[in-house]
This record gives sequence, C-alpha cells and structure tokens, in this order.
Amino acid sequence: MELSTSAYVILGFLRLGPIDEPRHGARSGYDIKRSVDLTARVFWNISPAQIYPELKKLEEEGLVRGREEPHGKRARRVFELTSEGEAALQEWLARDETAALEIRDEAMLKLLFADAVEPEVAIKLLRSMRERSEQALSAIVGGYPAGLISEAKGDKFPIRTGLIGAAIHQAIVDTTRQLEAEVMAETAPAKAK
Amino acid sequence: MELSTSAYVILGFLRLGPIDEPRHGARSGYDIKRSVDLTARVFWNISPAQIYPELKKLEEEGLVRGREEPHGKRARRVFELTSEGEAALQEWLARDETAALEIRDEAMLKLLFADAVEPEVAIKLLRSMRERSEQALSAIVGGYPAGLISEAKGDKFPIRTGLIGAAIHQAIVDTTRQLEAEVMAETAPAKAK
DNA sequence: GGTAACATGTAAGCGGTTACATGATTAG
DNA sequence: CTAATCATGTAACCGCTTACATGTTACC
Repeated sequence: MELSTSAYVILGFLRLGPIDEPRHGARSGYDIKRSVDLTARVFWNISPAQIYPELKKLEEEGLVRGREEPHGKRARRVFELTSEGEAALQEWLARDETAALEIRDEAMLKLLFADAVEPEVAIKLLRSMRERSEQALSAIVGGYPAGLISEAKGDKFPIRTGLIGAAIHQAIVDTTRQLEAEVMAETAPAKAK
Repeated sequence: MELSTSAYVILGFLRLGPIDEPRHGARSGYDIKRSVDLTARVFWNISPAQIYPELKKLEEEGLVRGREEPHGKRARRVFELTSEGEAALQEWLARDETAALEIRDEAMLKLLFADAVEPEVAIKLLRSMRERSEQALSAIVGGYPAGLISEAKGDKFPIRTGLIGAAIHQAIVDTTRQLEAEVMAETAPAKAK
C-alpha cells in the first residue's frame, strides 16, 4: 500500500495529538492544517484541499477512524489513528531511503543574477532575504510553546526540529548581513583612505 | 507581459554565459540545464522538459534570439539575450516583492514525528540528514571553480550565493551532529555514574 | 451588528516531473 | 565495441494551489 507524503503528514499529526489544547488524540482536518502552520511550515506545507480528501482515503484504508463531533450546529469531524495507521507511520519513519530535500528560493535565484543590476538593488535583495529569515526565526520562537506542549506529553522531537529550522535561518541572517556589508563597502569606496 | 520564474532562470543563465567553457554569451538548452545543476541546484531546479518549450516561447516574445549551431551532424541550437530580454531580467531583479521561499524536506518531517519510533531510528534519521548536507557542501565546493569563472568575467554574485548555500548546510551539519549526541546520550544512560 | 475565526469541502487549472523517443559523438 | 555524454524534444500524468461555495459561532 503506497501512501503519499501528505498522507504521512496527516498520520504524524494525528499521532502527535492537539498542539494547542490538549484534548485527546482525536483531531479535525482543520486542526491538522493549524498544527502544520504552527510547527512544520518552515519545511513543509499542506493545503486544506489536500487534507480533506486524504483523510477520507485514509479512513477507507482503515488507517484512521473518524467520528462526528459537532460543536452545536457547527460541523466537525474528528479523527484518530488506528493501530494500522500507527504501524504505517512507523514503517515510513524507519524506511531506509534518502529523504528528498527540495528548496525553491526566488531570493537566492535573484541574488545569483544580481551582477546584472546596480549594487543598490543587490543590497535590497540581501536585506529582504535577511528580514525574511528574521521573521521565520520569530515564527519558530512563536511556535515554541506548541513544542513545549508536545514535550509535556513526552514528545521531544518537535522542539528539536524547530532547533534545526532556527539554525538554518540564523545562518542565512548571519551570511546575508556579512554580504550586505561587503557589497556596501564596494559601493562607497570613496570613504576609504 | 507576465513570465514564469523558470523563464527568468533561463534569461539569467543566458546572461551569465557559459559556466564551464567560456565561449561567448550564447548557450543551448542543454548548457542551461548543466549550469543549473552546477550552481543553482541547491535552491532551484529545472528540467529539460521545461527549458525547451520555454526557450521557444521566449524567442517568440523576442526576449532571446536563437540560431542553429550544429556540431557536425549533432543538432545544437544556441541562444542569446536580446536587449529586451536583458531589460526583462533587470526589471524582475529590481521588482519590489517579497520573494517566495519554499522548503520541502521529508527528513525534517520524519524527524518531527520521530518520537513514534525507537531512538535508534531517530539517530539514523539525523545521521542521514547530516550526510545529505555534507554531500551538498562538497557539491557547492565542487561548483566553486564554476563560480571562479564567473568572477573572472566580473560576476561576483554566483560565489556569494554559494556562500549562503554553504552556510545553510553547515548549520544543518552542526545542529544534527549536536542532536545525534544528545539522543545517543539518552539511549545509553547506563554509562553515566 | 460586523468581523474574525471555525469548519468542510469541490472544481479547475497549472507548474512540474517522469518517461519516452531519437540520434550523434567521444572516450575508454 | 560499448558506454557515457551531448542534444532536443514530446506526452502523459499528478500533486498542489487557487478560487470558490457554504454556513456557524465567538468576540468586540
């Protein structure tokens, strides 16, 4: 039985359980989307249009179990892992394959070609890259409480994953700051001597 | 006139000119693919199936100029930027918009859920992440001579972009190594005391 | 009373990959 | 002689995003 990566994301978050309010393991599609935005967004994204059909498929395959749990008149369908679902998740985690890493960064791309434009434009590029990573950093710090909740439940890896994300963006901040200085020094060499 | 990001990648590499053998500015679709693999792969990828149709479109729009330049009986179609193409590239570079950054990393994803499995599996995950980035680092170092060629032509940003890529992967190597040690210490607490 | 958040879904489209097809040339 | 590289393309498919549709509840 072949599952898409998105399927495993859903299984994984159902296992982690609610990130913000610790009810029990059961979660809605909406909750999953919110959790992804809170903890995984830096390295993975998933849209509602993927989540809902995927949950249906997973239920048909017996990897998750859903039940209606409306709040008043507001529809709400919550899911939890079956033992088959947990097994599928663990099999995926242990699977011995080199995991795919894909980065698509328009900013780096523009920087690569920045010799075609004035240094001022390049500096702007570097600055906006830096600011983007600074924002990502505070987003990770903002998601830190969510990690703490996981940790309270005995899950230590959400915070560790956040650490890696933070290190990546810190590296970008440091390097772009350095390059900004370098390019600016070339722009105004009149000041030297 | 709206262009896709892939279109700008092609324009950008045509402007940079040949990365490995400095002929003149003209380049084939095949060359573009090779250059991307050599210098931009860490943060952007593009497949032949995108390049060839896009070159045709760009020629129709007058942003590139192509001519046949066969090597013996082997077909070869080389392109160079028109002044309109150069202008389009510069407009894009200077355009004031927050550039999109998208990361899709299965390894990080697995790590996020690693509490579901034995610590040994998590350590394996961390190790393969580290090795992946170590490989990326040597790929960047391997592409360094290509950057030097650009620099010889007066283009300084290819190397600078490489510096950022290297910093990112160095950060991953450092952080995963640290986490490996941390998890291993928890696995074998018997040794303590 | 209005806006934001909660909540679930569908349809269309597109950007991109995989696989295939074809053939020439060079290096070992 | 054969494998690798050079070189250009097409067709099919698919994962994913955007946009849309719909209604509820909480909060200011």
